[in-house]
Amino acid sequence: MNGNAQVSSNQKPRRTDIRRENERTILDAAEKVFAEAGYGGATMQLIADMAGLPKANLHYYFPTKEALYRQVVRNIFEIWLHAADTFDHAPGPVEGIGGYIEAKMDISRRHPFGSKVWASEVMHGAPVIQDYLETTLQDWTEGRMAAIQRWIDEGKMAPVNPRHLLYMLWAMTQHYADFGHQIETLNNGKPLSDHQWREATETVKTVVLRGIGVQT
Amino acid sequence: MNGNAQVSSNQKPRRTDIRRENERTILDAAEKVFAEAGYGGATMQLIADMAGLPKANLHYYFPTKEALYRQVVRNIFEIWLHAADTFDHAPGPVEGIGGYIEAKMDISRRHPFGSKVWASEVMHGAPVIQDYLETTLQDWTEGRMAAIQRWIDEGKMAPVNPRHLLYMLWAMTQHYADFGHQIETLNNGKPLSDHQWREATETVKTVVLRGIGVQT
DNA sequence: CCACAACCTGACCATCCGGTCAACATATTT
DNA sequence: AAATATGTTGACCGGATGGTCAGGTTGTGG
Repeated sequence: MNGNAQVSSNQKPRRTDIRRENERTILDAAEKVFAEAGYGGATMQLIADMAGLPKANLHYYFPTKEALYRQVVRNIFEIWLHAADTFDHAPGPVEGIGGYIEAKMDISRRHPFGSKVWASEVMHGAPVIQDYLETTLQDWTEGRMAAIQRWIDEGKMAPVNPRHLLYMLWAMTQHYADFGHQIETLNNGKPLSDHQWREATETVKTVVLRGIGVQT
Repeated sequence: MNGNAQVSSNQKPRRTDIRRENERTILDAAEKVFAEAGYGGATMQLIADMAGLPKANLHYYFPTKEALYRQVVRNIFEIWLHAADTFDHAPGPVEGIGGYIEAKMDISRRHPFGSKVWASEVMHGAPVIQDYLETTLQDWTEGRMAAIQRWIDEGKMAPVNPRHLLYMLWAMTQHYADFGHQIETLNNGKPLSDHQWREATETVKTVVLRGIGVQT
């Protein structure tokens, strides 16, 4: 909550460190504010307060509000893509899809703000990352679809439309971040406990894996 | 796209009709603008232009931007709740849950803007409809959970955490509205065809129903 | 220790936005 | 047809917001 992101006791803050740390502080604050207020509702003043820096300082590191927002979205996209690593070197759907669900549920828990910013961006027509959707995401999607199709052809899972299966996985896992407030409200206003997160992950995994004809 | 919502050829527009029609025109325009720009990004001028009315006229029917937004969210919530009708008078999960999926997929297709407004509202902490979440939605959720639990107890479906199953259903069905832009982009920029919508619905139904141990 | 570059920030500005209002138009009632 | 209620709208206002800038501070290389 405090903007002071000083990495413990440093007598002399190096020049490069200053830049890196301040950019990080600002980006973290921006991610939170953009997630909670939306792009239009977020103000540079709010982000500055959250970061514990004067507003003018933000404009020193990021020329415009849009540039700052762009960087936030880019960062999230990176995290997003890496969650697929489990998909690739998996022998079958149990490890591949099961692992993917675990990884994405974990991201939903650890990066709820990022997930919301991404959701907002897409819901508003992806004005900033449209090109990424058309290139990187499209390629990524086709790669995973091919992997799923391969498992189907090898008889390792039931024949299910790979594209819509992917959409289902995205939907279910990200839901726990994007609609976290609703879930928390329905949990008597308390955040999900460790146990409840496991329960959620297990339920998703169980239903999906059984749904694609793997494991009972 | 045109704000003229006149219901065909009327010689004399009745007073009551005028009010009703204008409110409808404004609410439709507002729903779209709020969905596409978010609450903070939406401006009364944008909504006015979309509705084809001068801005001051909006304030004649709705005192403030927030009041207008509130009404939009309320309307969506109503539609939302009615989708559960299929749930109630169903003999088992195949009809109950299968029908619910179909109903919600249909809503996602017919009311994509409303779904996005709802998603935005919840993502931003539900500042406007928090009380609804705590009362109406909580009651609704517990009712459906009980129904699911009954089916489990009667051996009509596999034992699955009813709460998380509900969340999964919400997530998957609403995803097709909220992330419609992403899905459209991954469909070569074209909206899903009738056939593709059926395919999506069938895939969700198949995986879920098989996932809860019903039907092959 | 000096000069330069990087960093910091209070004060300021142009623009935009939600909301108001007075004057006017149209329909309904008496 | 006069009086009244309802609907319409251009012009205006106060406040907030993104962004600028001049002048200052702090670290760094020579």
